[in-house]
Amino acid sequence: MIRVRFAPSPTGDLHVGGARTALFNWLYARKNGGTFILRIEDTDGARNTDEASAGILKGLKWLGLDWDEGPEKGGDYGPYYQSQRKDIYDRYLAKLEADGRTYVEENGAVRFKFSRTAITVHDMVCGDVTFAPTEEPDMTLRRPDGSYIFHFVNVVDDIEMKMTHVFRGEDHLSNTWKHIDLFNAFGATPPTYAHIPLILNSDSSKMSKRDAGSAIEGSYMNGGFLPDAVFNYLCLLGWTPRTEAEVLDRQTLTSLFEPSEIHSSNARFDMQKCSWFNAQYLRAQSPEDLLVAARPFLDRAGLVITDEAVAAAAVFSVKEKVSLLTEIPDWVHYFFREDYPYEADVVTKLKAKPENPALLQAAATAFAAQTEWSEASVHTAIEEAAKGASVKPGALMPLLRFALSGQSRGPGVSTIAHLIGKDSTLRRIERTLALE
RNA sequence: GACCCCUUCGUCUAGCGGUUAGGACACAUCCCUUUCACGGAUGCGACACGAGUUCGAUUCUCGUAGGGGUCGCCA
Repeated sequence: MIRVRFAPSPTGDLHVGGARTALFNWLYARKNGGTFILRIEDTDGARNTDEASAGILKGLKWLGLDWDEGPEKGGDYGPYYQSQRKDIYDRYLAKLEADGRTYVEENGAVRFKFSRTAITVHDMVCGDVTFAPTEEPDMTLRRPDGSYIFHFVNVVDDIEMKMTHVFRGEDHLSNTWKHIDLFNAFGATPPTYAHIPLILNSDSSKMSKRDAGSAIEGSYMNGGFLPDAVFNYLCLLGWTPRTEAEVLDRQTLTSLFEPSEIHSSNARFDMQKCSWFNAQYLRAQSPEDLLVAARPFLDRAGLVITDEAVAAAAVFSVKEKVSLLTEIPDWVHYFFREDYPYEADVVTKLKAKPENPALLQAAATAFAAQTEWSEASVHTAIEEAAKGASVKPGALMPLLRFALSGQSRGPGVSTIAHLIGKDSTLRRIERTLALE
């Protein structure tokens, strides 16, 4: 039975690097029918653990990385907060003391006597990496105040929670020999490791909390991304599935996942490509799903939805014009109100030709005569109006678009007119003709 | 400083001794088109360097350079 875990320290917001580490663990568990455990490493935390870990949980849930054991879920190997496992650590430390593998400093800190033998890490990504007998000072396991150090609790919990595999960032590779030394001291078998490449900024500097794209909630949830798109992009940062396609759903990604194919070189984060993935997923949404996804952003822009169906159709009509949900309000605001602003340069164009008002008026007359109001009938009316005025429909379209939306770009004119309705269409033309 | 990992277009990457070095993002041009987009087509653009091994190296070995990481009573 495969057991993997994601063991973040609670920082408040899930970091992309952490998210992808969680992702690979999750993928491996799901592919093999294993168990994915979430363990919060809050040994340091005298500071509001629940608050801080809530951000991590939120990010994981958003990405759809559900855990089988852990906070809010329970399990047979809990508690899953390290701050609540002190007795277990005390017990393990006692074993080491009994074996003479520790000694106490003058101030009370407890150190582990390294075996000082060559230690080889068998890694699914990096292969066998051998570390020569160390010359580093012995490692501290417990601070004078009785709290424990990461390396110790990490190993103890991996033993206690029966972890079989560990996917973690490559920044841990250099310390893995210490962990193995500890496993050996406990007479336990180390898990199989897979040290995954780091995610770097576009300038190849280390990505920190402040950098664009680093925080799941701050950059993606609030940035207008769809979870599936981020999931997909993150998978491909450091791993290439054996398929031609890049846009792949969770199920496909899961079935294709192969740890030995994870790259061993770091990858730079590319927001443009991540956005491109988002655009792909946006376009695949149904009108209803798209509205659900876009709703928070419409709300934030102060747009009031009175008709769900129209709102869904409106949002759907601009789906291939944007790559982020955050861009949607700017493209659809006029569907939800009639006091929309007019783009300045288009006002100029409208006034440039003296015949424009007459053309708009002709269209209004044609619209008014319609008894039926569909995209097709709107289109027919426009063609008739154009014909009557001896111009091409193409000459009328930009004027109408501007009148109905105040913008020079957007969905098809008949789509707009149809969605806002006949009455509103006529009012909007009137309002535009009254512009001075 | 010591140790560890890494090195193909600007970016993500395919390649696993013999290829016109392929794809995706981005960029450029064209087509489509009532706008903006989408879509389609084309183009631009890379094997870090130096030695080996070999009939032949992007591919294997070593070295150099560069990048990243680790050496905490942080995680």
